[in-house]
Amino acid sequence: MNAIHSPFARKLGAFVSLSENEYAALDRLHGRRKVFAAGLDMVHQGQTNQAAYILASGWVCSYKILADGARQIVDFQIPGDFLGLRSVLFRTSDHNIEPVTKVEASEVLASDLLATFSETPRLATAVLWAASRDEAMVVEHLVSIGRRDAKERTAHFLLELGARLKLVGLGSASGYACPLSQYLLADTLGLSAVHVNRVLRELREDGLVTFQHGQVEIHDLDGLVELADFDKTYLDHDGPLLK
Amino acid sequence: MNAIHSPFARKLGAFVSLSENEYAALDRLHGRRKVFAAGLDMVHQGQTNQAAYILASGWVCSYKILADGARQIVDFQIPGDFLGLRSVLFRTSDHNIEPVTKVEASEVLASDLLATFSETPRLATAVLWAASRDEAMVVEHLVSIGRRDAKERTAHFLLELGARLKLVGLGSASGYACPLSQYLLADTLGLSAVHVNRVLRELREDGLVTFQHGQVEIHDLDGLVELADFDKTYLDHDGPLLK
DNA sequence: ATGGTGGACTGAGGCAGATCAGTCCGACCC
DNA sequence: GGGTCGGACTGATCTGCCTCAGTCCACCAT
Repeated sequence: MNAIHSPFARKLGAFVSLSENEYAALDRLHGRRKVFAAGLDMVHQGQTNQAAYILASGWVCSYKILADGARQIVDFQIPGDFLGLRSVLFRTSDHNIEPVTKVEASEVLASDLLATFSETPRLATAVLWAASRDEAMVVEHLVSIGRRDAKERTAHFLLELGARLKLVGLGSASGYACPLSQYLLADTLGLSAVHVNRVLRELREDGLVTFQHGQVEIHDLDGLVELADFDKTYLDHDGPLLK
Repeated sequence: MNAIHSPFARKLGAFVSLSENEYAALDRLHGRRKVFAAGLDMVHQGQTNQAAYILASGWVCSYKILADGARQIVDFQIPGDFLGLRSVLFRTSDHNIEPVTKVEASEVLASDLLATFSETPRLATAVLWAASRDEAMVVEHLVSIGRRDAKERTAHFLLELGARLKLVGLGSASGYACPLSQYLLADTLGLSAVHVNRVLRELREDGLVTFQHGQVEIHDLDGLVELADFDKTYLDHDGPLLK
């Protein structure tokens, strides 16, 4: 295993020990590099025969829109994340994917993905693991919205983002750059933008975190962790499970 | 493909066309048949080296408990469902699994599962697909709790359950047997039990559904679908994607 | 300079759903 | 026949968060 592989390959390698051959197959998966402008959907609900993407830079969000226009953001993807897996496995996409910032991503064609699984089967297990980790995040998000109040929920979200960014080298325990508006936060947390604003002020006044000018600064990590009942084990892994 | 295979094998076969050899591998996966009494955890948060199960009969629920004792139910599993996949892929379980009724299930050992993936690799892709379908349900659940009000959310949940049960032959368009108490419903929907009771009464008074004495009767399917903005495509599949 | 736009921020008032504190009924157990 | 227990159900009150209706400021286009 050497350093020339993509962040995505490194992530999978953390779960399933990969051979040079398998690393090569992963790197071949990266198809045409595409650039997307912020705000223009990459994948649209109901669209068929969609490609998947591996994110190289920028942030995107996956969301659903209800008939009355309400939006629920399900997750954000950051560099190194795989996106649109479900749009490929089911033939039609059940959600929208929109860049939050300008984004660079490699396209992965459905046919290439399925061919890779049959040629290098351990990669199918590795992607299964990655998908399970994503599911664990969605589950934690569900628990937040269902049973944490607005303040706890916001704290939990900021902690989770921080932990994820740290794993890919884009942040530290004390803070990170975050391009999300309070409107995006609101649609993520199931709150109104007005209330998000008040909650962020409270967290600031409590000396826990500040989120201003696109920068999250964590001032009291322990306090936040306790408030949010945050347990980061669902984001971690303790070395390859499959040798 | 013949009729002797388990419901689980049939479910996977709907996505990936399986050979007799692959069906046989799936059937071998079913290990020791176990029986669990209602209310006694099958898998506990933080437990390691857990087995997974394939549900033969009965209902179970997966949930998380927060530090303050609040519970959020993430999903119910019904016969034919695979449960505890994440407990196996991560070595430690991030959630609890509890039988709602008396349950019969076949144990699947982590080592058998991983061995099956390497011997019959198409099954890894098939399980990946099943896991993605589960994720799609969790996502829909998240959207419900985040952006639907109590009545819409309850209606959506009852419709989803009905659609799932119908797929495994345990219900019809007009109703189904449902062993869930209003407390379980409350912890699923992110509501209080008191409010669930009132919402169920409203749905009854509107002539949409009744849920009484363990039986859900759907009186106005179209009305419910419209109220809940229910789109069942995320539960469906239109024949094998992988030939 | 001037107007337009998007995001952060605020106060006032309203409401959906929580909480508290019960009643009632059927199942099960001495 | 009384005791207990779990689940459905109810009324009264409280509150977290929403909605409405703004202001202010930075940035951009004309």
